[in-house]
Parts: sequence; structure tokens; C-alpha cells
Amino acid sequence: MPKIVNHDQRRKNIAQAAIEVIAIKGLESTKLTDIGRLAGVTTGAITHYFNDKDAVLMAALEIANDIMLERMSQVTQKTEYSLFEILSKALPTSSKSRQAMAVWLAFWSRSIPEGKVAQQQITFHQRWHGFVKEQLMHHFTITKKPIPENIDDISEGLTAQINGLIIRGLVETSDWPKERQHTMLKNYLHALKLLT
Amino acid sequence: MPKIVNHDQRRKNIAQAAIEVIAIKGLESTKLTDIGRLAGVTTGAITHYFNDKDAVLMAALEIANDIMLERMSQVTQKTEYSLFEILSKALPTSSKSRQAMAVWLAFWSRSIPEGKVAQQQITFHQRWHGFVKEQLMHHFTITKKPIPENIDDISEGLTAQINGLIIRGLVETSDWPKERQHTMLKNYLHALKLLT
Amino acid sequence: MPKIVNHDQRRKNIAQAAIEVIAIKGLESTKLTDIGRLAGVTTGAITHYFNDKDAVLMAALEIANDIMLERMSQVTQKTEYSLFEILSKALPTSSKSRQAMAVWLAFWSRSIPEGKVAQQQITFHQRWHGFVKEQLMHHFTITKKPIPENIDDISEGLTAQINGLIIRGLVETSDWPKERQHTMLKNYLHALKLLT
Amino acid sequence: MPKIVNHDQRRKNIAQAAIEVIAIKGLESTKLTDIGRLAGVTTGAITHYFNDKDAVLMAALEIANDIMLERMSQVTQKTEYSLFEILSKALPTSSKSRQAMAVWLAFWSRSIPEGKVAQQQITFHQRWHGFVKEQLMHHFTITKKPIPENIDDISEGLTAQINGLIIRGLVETSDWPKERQHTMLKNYLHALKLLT
DNA sequence: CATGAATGAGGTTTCATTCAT
DNA sequence: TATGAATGAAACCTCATTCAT
Repeated sequence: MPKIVNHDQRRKNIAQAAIEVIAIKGLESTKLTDIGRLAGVTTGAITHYFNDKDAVLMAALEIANDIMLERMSQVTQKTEYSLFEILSKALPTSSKSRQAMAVWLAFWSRSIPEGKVAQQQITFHQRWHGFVKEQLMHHFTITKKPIPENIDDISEGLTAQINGLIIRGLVETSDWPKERQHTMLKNYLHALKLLT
Repeated sequence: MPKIVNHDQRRKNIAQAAIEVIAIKGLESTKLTDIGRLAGVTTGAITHYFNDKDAVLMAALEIANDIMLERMSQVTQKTEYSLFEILSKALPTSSKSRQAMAVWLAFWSRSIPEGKVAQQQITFHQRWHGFVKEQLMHHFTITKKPIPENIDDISEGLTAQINGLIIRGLVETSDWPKERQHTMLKNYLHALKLLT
Repeated sequence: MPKIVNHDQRRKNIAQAAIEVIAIKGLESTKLTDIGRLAGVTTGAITHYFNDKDAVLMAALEIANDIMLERMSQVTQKTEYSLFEILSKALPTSSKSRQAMAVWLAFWSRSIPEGKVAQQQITFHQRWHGFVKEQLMHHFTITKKPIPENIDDISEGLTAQINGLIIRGLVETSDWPKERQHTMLKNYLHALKLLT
Repeated sequence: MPKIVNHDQRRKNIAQAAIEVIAIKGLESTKLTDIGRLAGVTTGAITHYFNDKDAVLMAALEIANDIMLERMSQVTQKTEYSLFEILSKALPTSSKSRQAMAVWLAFWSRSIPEGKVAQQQITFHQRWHGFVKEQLMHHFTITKKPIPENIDDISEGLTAQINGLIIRGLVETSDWPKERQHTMLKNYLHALKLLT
């Protein structure tokens, strides 16, 4: 019998290593050998699990996106939670979340020349938008307010605001600590009367 | 007698060509030969005017950033103008502005691993923030409202919102035409009572 | 108790699979995994039955050569047969014979740099020459003609002619159907007065 | 002014080096570095003149083929020459001709899986066939014999014979010296009554 | 000033072989 | 006996940079 390995788990390990390397080195400076070193495998093993480097990077993006949504999702497991509580999870306030978002940011510039990446990012945006919209509806239900007609626009505006804050938080780390990011998000929600 | 050339003009031409290549091909796929071909010079000439490739790219970023601010600045030359009018110039609604912003976006991901780029982007952000703050003050003066204490936060929030919209406009071009971008910006200004 | 397998049979199966892969993909593009897939075994199993890849390829060549001679040999089992009947079996007129000859051709170019392959091909040529010479003698005996002195040269010339036709038949398949190959062979035999 | 080089000449030099390497090492063992070393350039320079390795190899084949035809052509420049004189130039009797023919042989096995190579070889065969046919007609004119109807078949048969002899001469060098090859060719021409 | 030929380091990728199971 | 995961050497290719002209 051959060595028993969990194929999916292995792929995830490698993709996770890729996320960490991308977050530190940036997309272009990410080498397969770096990823391999961090994952504890050789480049040969990587291409055993992925067709090529591109496939590794795409897997990294996918997982990073999943992490971003998962962080918000987890809050909804609690019996009680506010809109702010959920959305604040979308900000780069912990080292883990910073990693995922650095990857997310890194791929945006690739979206323009590479259709495949753009597709992936657009799909992610739709999932995100759908999730935020759902939470908005939940918020209006809880607070016994009527659901506004332009709820899609509200969700998109919220998303744009958060994306903008993510960039600040990622690049100007010391100037944008958790508290400032939270304050800015609260300001926005307050202006939209979405703060409980 | 040496051939007379305008050194600065040459540099600008090359940097401008770099902007166009980056906007189309993305930062990592941008080759010096591509830039040279578009600028009508050889790679040898490029390294004659710039220390190395990195210097070319940094010059491109600088010019792209200048273009972004210049577009807004021009509106203030008019005798009368609204806040919306100015800020709407910051959105990727024309092919020219899309180019500059694609470059701007491309460099964000480089900000994380490369301090030099980060510094450049932070400096640009400060100029931008200063400009927007100034315009806000002008707006409050014109509309005879008191200048709020948290004007810095308002400017940052506005900036974050616009950055978020830029990403949408750049990547999901067909879904985010000029009109939608404008509507979203107006919504935001309306919520903040900044619409005249 | 170990699983009972016929070692020799296994080797033959693998070598036969190798022949098919070589005939389709060519010698250089033939991978052990391809051979394994076709033979229904893993690469591990292949190296279990053969020392290394080279051994597999040499076995394939050996079998391909055997097939080529065997095809002619079979004709001699009949009570009556002509020289043409025998030699026509040496031409790539069926898909099976094409396979064997494609392998044979593939190894010719390897003969030059690799002594081991050259030795194998030379040995095969000697067997072939011996067989053809024997058939020539049989022909002269049957037709009651004296055996010419230069029978070795006749056999070599015949072989050269057939080798040349094989190349044509292999590469320009549609232009060189069975009939044309047969006609050409007959022409040659006619010129040498070897046609009954 | 840049260094002045003759582009075509450079390409030819590299392709010629490729021929020599292929003739010694075989097609699959031919590395770009080997070619470069022999041509006195680096691999970078090679890909400066050729798109990729494949292009280098195809150029080598083309030149090798040209050499083979050129050798025969040269004989026709003389005021008087026999068919034998021309065709004997097609045999691997000198180290130069051996080289070209080793390349020619090496590519035959590649013809089967790779259409592009097959096309090149077929085209070459047509040129060859055309040339030989022309020489046959010249022969019949000179010898005041009527041109036979099946002249195409005669040319093809002659070609097949020579191809077969080439293989022998290339692989079994010591057993097939110039003299033996010439004798065999003469035998063939004699049987066809093509010897003057 | 400007050219563009040539360099050469470094990255991705392939694949025969090994070996724990 | 057989598996197939993993290795790692080696090849091709790219491209910023250099430099003779």
C-alpha cells in the first residue's frame, strides 16, 4: 500500500502556505520554492498536487476569500449579534485576517489583465454582496424597520466603504489600528442609521 | 555638438508609456521592451534615462497619481462647482482615468512587501486627503455651515468610499458604468448631507 | 503466500504497451506513466519488472523486431509461397505492422549515439539478412536456378529497398497505401528477376 | 551604433552547430547549452535568434536537407557527369554528409507524432524526388533512350534504395565503407539498366 | 546620445527513480 | 507484490542589465 495522504488536506496545506508567502512577499515575488519551504515539501510535490504555479495561486485566492467570508459567518452563529459586529470582522484587524486580505488585495491588480482572476474576484464579490444584503435584511427585521427598496445599493455602498478601509488598514498599519478602523465603520453605519 | 533632447520630457514620455502598458498588461507582465516599443525607444535608451526598471515603474506611479489629483484640481478652476463634481472626477469613468487608476491599484499590492512603494502611496494618500479636506472646508464655507470637528474622519471616510468604488469600476466595468458610480457617490454624499 | 504472477508475461505486457505508446507518441515523448496507464499498472510496478526506463524501451524494441520477423516467418509455414508474399509482410500495410515498424524507425536515430541500441539493431539486421538470404536460396532452389555468387549483396539490396519503402509507408501513409507499396516491391523484384 | 551582426548568418551558425550536436548526441540528448557551447554563444543568444528550441531544431533539419540536395546539385555543374556520380553524393560517405544524414534520420521518427516535422520531411522528399526525376530524364536524353512512362516509380524506387543504404551506412559504419555503398548503388543502377 | 546583441542568473516545470506502507 | 507520493536533478526559457559600437 502506498503512503496514505489526504489529497484535499495536502492541497489546502500548500495553498495556505501560499497565502502566507503572498501576504509577506507579494504576488510577484512569490516563488514556488518559498511556498514549498513553508509547506515542508519540494516544488515537485507542489506540481504533484497542482497543475502549475497558477493553479496554486488561484487556490490561495479561493481559500483567502473563503476565510474572509467565514470570519463574518461565524458571528452569525451567536444568538445575538449586531451588524457592526459582523462587518467589523471584514476588517484587517488581526494578523490572520490581514493575511487573507493582503492576498485579496494582491489579486485585484491581476484582475484587469487576467480574465480568470477577474471572474474569481467577481464571483467572490457576489457572494460577499449576497451575504451583506442578507445581514442587512436580518437587521431590518430585528429592528422592526421596513426593508428599503434600495437595499442592493446600501449593500454595495457598505462594501465599497469596507474595501476602502481594508486598503488603509493593510498599508498604513500603524496609523490604522483596530480602534480607528472600527470607529470609521461605526461612523458610516451611524450615517446610514444602521447602528443599533 | 550633442543632440539636443529634453531630458525631463523624455522621462515623462517613457513613464507615460509605462502607465499604458501597466494598465493593459498588469504590473508583473510589464516588460521594459514593451514600454520601449510603445515609447518608440530601445531598452538601452530607457536605462539611459532611468537607473533601472524599478525607477521607471516608480515614475509611472508618480505620474499616475498626479493625473488622479490633477483631474479633481481642474474642476476647482471653475467659478462654481460642487463637492460632487470634484469627487466624481476621482472615479474611473473615462478611459484616461481608468488607466491612471489601474496603475494606482496595481501598486497597492506592492506596497505591502516594498517599503518604497508604500511610502509613495502613503504620501499620495496624504496629498489626496489634504485636498479632499480642503474641498470639504470650502463646501462648508460656501454652504455656510460650521466646519465639523471630525472633518478628518469625514475626509477619510469619503476617500475609503471612493477607493472602494474605484475597484468596482475598474474590474466590473460593464456592471459599473459612469452613471452607477455617480449614483453611488451621490448616495454617500446624501447620507452625509454633503450634497448641495 | 505471494500473489502468483507470470513474471515473463507481465514483462511482455508492459513492453507491448510501450510499443503502442512509442508508435503514437514517439520515443522521446514516451513517459513511464503513459506505458503504465496503458498496461494497467503503476510506475512502481514497471520498475519492479525492469531495472529502469531504458530496459523497458529495449524490451519494446526487441519485441517489435520479433514481430517484424515473425510476420514473414508465418508465411513460410504455408505449403507454397512466393518471395513476394514473404517480403510484402515486411511492409507497413496493417496497423499492427505499422506499430512495430514505427518503433523500429524510432530506434534508428538512437543507434548513432547509443552503442547498446546500435548493437541491438545490428543484431536484428543480421537476423533479418540471414532470413532473407535463406528465402532467396529457397527461391532459387524452387525455381531451379543456380544460386548467384553475390547472394549476400542481393539480400542487402532487397533489405535496403524495403527499409526505404517502410519509411515512405510510415510517414506518407495516405500517399503510400498497401497497393502502392506492393507495386513498388514487385517492380524491384521484377528488375532483379526474382518474381515468379 | 549597436554591434553589427548578420542576423541570417548568425542563425545559420547556430543551426549548423545544432546539426553537429544532433549528429553526435542524437535528437533527444541535444541540449541548448551544447549547441550554444559549440556555436560560441549562450542559451540566451540562441533564444534571441530563435523563438524556442523547437525552432532551432527545425532550422537544423532544413539546413541538413539543403546540404543533402546541394551535394548532388553541385555535380550537375560539371560539363559531364553520370547518374551514378550524382546519386553517390547522396550516400553517407564523408563525415560532412554523414552529419547531415544523421540529422535527417533523427527527424524521421519525429515525423510520426509531430505533424510539423512530417510536413517538412514530406516537402523535402518532394524536392528530392523532383530532382532525381529530372536527372533521370537528363540521363535518358543523353543516352538517347525514350523516357519511360513509369519514371516516377523509378525515381521513387531509386530513392527508397538510397534511403535504405543511408541507414546502413550511418549505423554500421565500419561494415559499410564508401566502396561497399557505391557497389550496392551500382548494382541497383545496373539492374535497372541505368548505368552508363 | 542611442542601439540592440549578448549575457547569465533564476524561475518554472518535467519526470525517472526511490521508498514507506 | 504493488502502490503512488515525494524527491531532486536538469532542462528550457525569460528578461533586466551591460557594453561594444
